[in-house]
Amino acid sequence: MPRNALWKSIAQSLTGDIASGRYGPGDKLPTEAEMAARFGVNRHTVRRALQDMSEKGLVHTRRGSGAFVASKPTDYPIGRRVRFHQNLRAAGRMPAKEVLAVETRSADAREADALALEPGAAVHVYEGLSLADGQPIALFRSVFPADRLPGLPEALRAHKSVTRALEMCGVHDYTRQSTRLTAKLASPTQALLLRISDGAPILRTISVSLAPDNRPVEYGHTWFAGDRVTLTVEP
Amino acid sequence: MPRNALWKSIAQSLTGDIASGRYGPGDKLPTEAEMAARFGVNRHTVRRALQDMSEKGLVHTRRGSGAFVASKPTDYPIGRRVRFHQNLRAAGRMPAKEVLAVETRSADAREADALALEPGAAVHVYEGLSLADGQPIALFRSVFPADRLPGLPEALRAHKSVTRALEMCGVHDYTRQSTRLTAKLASPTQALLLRISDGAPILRTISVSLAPDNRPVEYGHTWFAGDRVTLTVEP
DNA sequence: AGTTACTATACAACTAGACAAATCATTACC
DNA sequence: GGTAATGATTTGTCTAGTTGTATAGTAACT
Repeated sequence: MPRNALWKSIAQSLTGDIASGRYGPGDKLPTEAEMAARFGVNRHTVRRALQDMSEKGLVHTRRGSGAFVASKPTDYPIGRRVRFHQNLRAAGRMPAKEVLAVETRSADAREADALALEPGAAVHVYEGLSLADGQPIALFRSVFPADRLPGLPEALRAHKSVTRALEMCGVHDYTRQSTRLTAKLASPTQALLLRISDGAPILRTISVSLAPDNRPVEYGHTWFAGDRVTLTVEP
Repeated sequence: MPRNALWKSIAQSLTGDIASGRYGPGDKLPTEAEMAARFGVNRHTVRRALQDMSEKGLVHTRRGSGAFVASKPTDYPIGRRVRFHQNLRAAGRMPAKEVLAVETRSADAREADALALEPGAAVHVYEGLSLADGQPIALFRSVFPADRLPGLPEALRAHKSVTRALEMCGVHDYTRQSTRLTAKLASPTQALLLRISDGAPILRTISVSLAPDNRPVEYGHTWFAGDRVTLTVEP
């Protein structure tokens, strides 16, 4: 009975280093070659250990770059009011947003339907990346009706925050009407942006938010890195 | 009881080869398959012979790699001043060091405590293997406060000696404040590095060394191969 | 019949080396 | 100032060889 497997004791040792705080979330581990030398084993044996830890979600490797300690899953509450910055700051983490695109185009069928617009009406589209402590948490795409929010693109470029930008356009509050959830596998592009491995699980939400006058103002898609967040649904 | 057991005569033959100097300490024996062919027996019969020799401490096998001839023990004094090279040269043996890792990371709780640092402060870590006549004697891990010794990693990479490296960083002397001793069993990775069998006894020392200003400069762990060294404690 | 020494085979675990693919840092260039 | 090219580094994958372990079988001796 092989209670002794070299790669297992290596995985155990590395897991201990992470647990004791020697390597914190997001830190880069030494290269496979270095670790192989340190433990006195072949690189493949280290790889076997990393593979195990990767499957358990403890680390995450990127070809050409290295192995990194996975960050602890962030708790992300979903309720009537979803405010990215407030949510994360409440959890004691440093929120940030990276803008990927802000553009205006005509709505497709689903978007028009969700926002109660004529097919082909103009919409503003906001795409970006949400980060916590520098780690990518989620990819999002928000679609807004252009006719009712003329100055939105400029407001978004100025303040990245959706809440702020809407405020500047006269929408002082908004609440979720519906949120739908599905599990997906990351596409190569999504994996790259979220810095997770290709084919890792992703949590996708599709939501519609309403202005105080009960008219839809935002149709949003969000793709969360599955192993970095836990979504909490509040009534 | 057959006094002419096949595996015994094979062990005898191999033992003779070692005694006659045909295979010196550290040399690799032919593969099991080769020897099986040469002696005209099954591989298991050769294995039985090697197993016996391994229990007697004559050889030491490594999976995936081969069987190697073992070597003889060394005496190692421990006092207020512990200087690896001087100790071994005095015993007429050829000292050497193999660097396994030099890295800078954040200290865990014990390391911070021993070096009187804030938890999570940066430390330099030096891991390596001490050899005498090419045979591994001890594994060590030394932890140094990074803020007071900025250039230490480069110095260590240049001259593997701790005494020299500290000197280059302005610490011209250091003495042991404390040394704690325990007996342990070798972990699989330790056994590999020290080239002893898995679960063999190991002598572990934990020490703190002080600079002339009485501040701690080194927090060191050393794991000695139990059957290759005798530690001598001097007042 | 039961034990012992050995054979035969198969597979798991690890080593060794080579090469491909992605990344990163630097340099050169416009 | 950006960007294209380049070279070194690092992870991913593949093939092959070696020791470790397990199971089953055979022959000889008690």
